[in-house]
Amino acid sequence: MPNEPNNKTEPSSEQDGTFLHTCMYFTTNRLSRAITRLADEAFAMTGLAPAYGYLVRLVIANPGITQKELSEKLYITPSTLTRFIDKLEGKQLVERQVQGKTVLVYPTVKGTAMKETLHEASKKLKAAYEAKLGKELADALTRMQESASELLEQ
Amino acid sequence: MPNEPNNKTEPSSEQDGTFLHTCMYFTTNRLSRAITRLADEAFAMTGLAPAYGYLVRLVIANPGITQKELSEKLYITPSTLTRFIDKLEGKQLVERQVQGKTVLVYPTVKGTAMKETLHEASKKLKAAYEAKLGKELADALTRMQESASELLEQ
DNA sequence: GTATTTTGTTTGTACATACAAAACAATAAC
DNA sequence: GTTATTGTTTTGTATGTACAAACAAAATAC
Repeated sequence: MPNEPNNKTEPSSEQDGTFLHTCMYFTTNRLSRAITRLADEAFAMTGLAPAYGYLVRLVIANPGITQKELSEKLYITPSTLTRFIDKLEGKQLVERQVQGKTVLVYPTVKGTAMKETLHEASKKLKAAYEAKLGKELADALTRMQESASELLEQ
Repeated sequence: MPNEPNNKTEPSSEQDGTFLHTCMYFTTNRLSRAITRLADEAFAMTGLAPAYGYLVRLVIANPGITQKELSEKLYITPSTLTRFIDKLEGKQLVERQVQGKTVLVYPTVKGTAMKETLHEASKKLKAAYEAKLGKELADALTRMQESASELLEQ
């Protein structure tokens, strides 16, 4: 039976955890933790977590955008978005305007004032990971992840 | 000034959120949410979340492994691992044996009995994402994520 | 051989995130 | 016009995850 591991001196895939490294669920989440660390650093100057930063950018560029649209663009659930907007409203960076059954989100003056800073933090983040990965790998990986997300979300 | 967008009819990258799709932080987390959904489904039959399933597999293959080693193999922080082991101990799938300042983790009989089921859930997960992505994309992506993680963790 | 530093684990706290159910508003059916 | 249906948001609850601080044991320095 050639499938049986019979050499006790070399560790099996189970022992050394090799099986983890060929599992996309595992590698994706590992990478997610790593890049989130980097992103948190890059966005520290804004006083916002990266996810909030991108949300504010979307609101600045689309004043009056609905929560539904925001959750679609960000690929997060509506309930998560509600909490995000709650927090940003608390920081007076955006404000809600109820319009029937939908909610329109507008940037405040204070929110709009962050536009440049947010842009810079994003550039800083990109520079940081490109410095470590190289532009080629970073771009290829980003594009592949985009395609894979589309396919998995079906 | 050719950089100024002067055509109001076509939306800018800021408006449509294109800038998100070229940011690795964003695409990684989007993919993470998508594949986590898939993994939760595949592991439903085990009664465990995928992360716990992999942890139990490591413990079964390495009885007496320390928490430190586990957290290194899984790339999660020690504090997170403590909570994971707490929960698995509660379910009587693993048990701790304190050895000085380190903690050795052993599978219980009940834990060992899950070996096959866990293996099958992992295979089911892989089959699920390969069905949607194709084996080529899945493998290429997994390998790239692995390399990128290594580079970012420096 | 005590004092200091290092290492491994746990606890407190906080946050992103999801799902399910509820609340609410608008529209359609009759 | 009331009732049923549909669409959007919010709330309750749960989970994974981290960081910082606390703690305990071991190792090292003197």
